[in-house]
Amino acid sequence: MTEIEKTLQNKSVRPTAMRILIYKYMASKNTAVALTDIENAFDKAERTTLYRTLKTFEEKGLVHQIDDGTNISKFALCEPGCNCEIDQDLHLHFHCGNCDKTVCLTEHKIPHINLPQGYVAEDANLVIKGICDSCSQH
Amino acid sequence: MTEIEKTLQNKSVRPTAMRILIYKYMASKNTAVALTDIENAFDKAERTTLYRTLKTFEEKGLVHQIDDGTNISKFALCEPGCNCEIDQDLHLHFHCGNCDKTVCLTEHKIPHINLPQGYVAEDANLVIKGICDSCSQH
DNA sequence: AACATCAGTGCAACAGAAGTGCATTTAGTG
DNA sequence: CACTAAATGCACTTCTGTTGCACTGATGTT
Repeated sequence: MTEIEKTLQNKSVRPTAMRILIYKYMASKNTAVALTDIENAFDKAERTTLYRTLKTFEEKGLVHQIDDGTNISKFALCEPGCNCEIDQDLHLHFHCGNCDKTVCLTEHKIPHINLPQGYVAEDANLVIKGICDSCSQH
Repeated sequence: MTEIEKTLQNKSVRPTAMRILIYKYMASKNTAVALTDIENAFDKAERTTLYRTLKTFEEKGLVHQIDDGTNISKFALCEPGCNCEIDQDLHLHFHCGNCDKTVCLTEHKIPHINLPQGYVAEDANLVIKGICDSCSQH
């Protein structure tokens, strides 16, 4: 049994062939991926399967969904200690306007915000847009 | 000439009947509105006209676009002193998971973030999700 | 006033992402 | 092996966003 299979099982996700492939693919990228990205990477894959796989991964805490302002949902693997489902580990994301890639800046947490009376915060999403390190070097 | 007509002209937007109606509608709401919201409010309106009107408003700095994580673009009128087009006045937004409304918290600015080397920030988007004041009272 | 010009509007159609329903296959369990 | 439940594949729908083209109405000029 591989590392990936163990990881999936730890989160109560049955390690099917497709799921392992998808997980591997996401692990190989250091950026967040959209459904369409995966679809193009494996041209034999069904969109529905990918869609539901990502949903499952998200429910089980294997990946987190990222909304980077492009109106296209992206996903990134959770770090080993990530507890995004219980409202901790709210790191921020960076979206590069040049290469259109979105990365997790897991070291950078979202600062605490004092909301007006009556407002109850449950989740937060902070996206910085600009030019990423690879693009700014050229 | 009404206040609204003056406001539009100040921003070099010709105050047509439709535009005045749309502006009035947005001013009457204290929440951000989606294209579909306006479409439903005036059932004689064309989606394209609304779409392009909002685009124009945004270009001219009358409204700012908000991405609240629902993957539906929303818009809100800029405050009198708002300079969102030149990357200031980056206030945060609150999205209520109960009533699905999104409001500007113009008093709350996005804190400065120190990015890793090589990353250049140009814009930022911070959305807090939770329960809004009206919903939390019940 | 007649005319030319251009912004604004209406209509139709398209693209892409998200989501659903159902049939079929695959995997785990007794 | 037989049974059950989960996973997958296929077809289809819905919704938002977007563009192209034709038309209209306002603006400015002679």
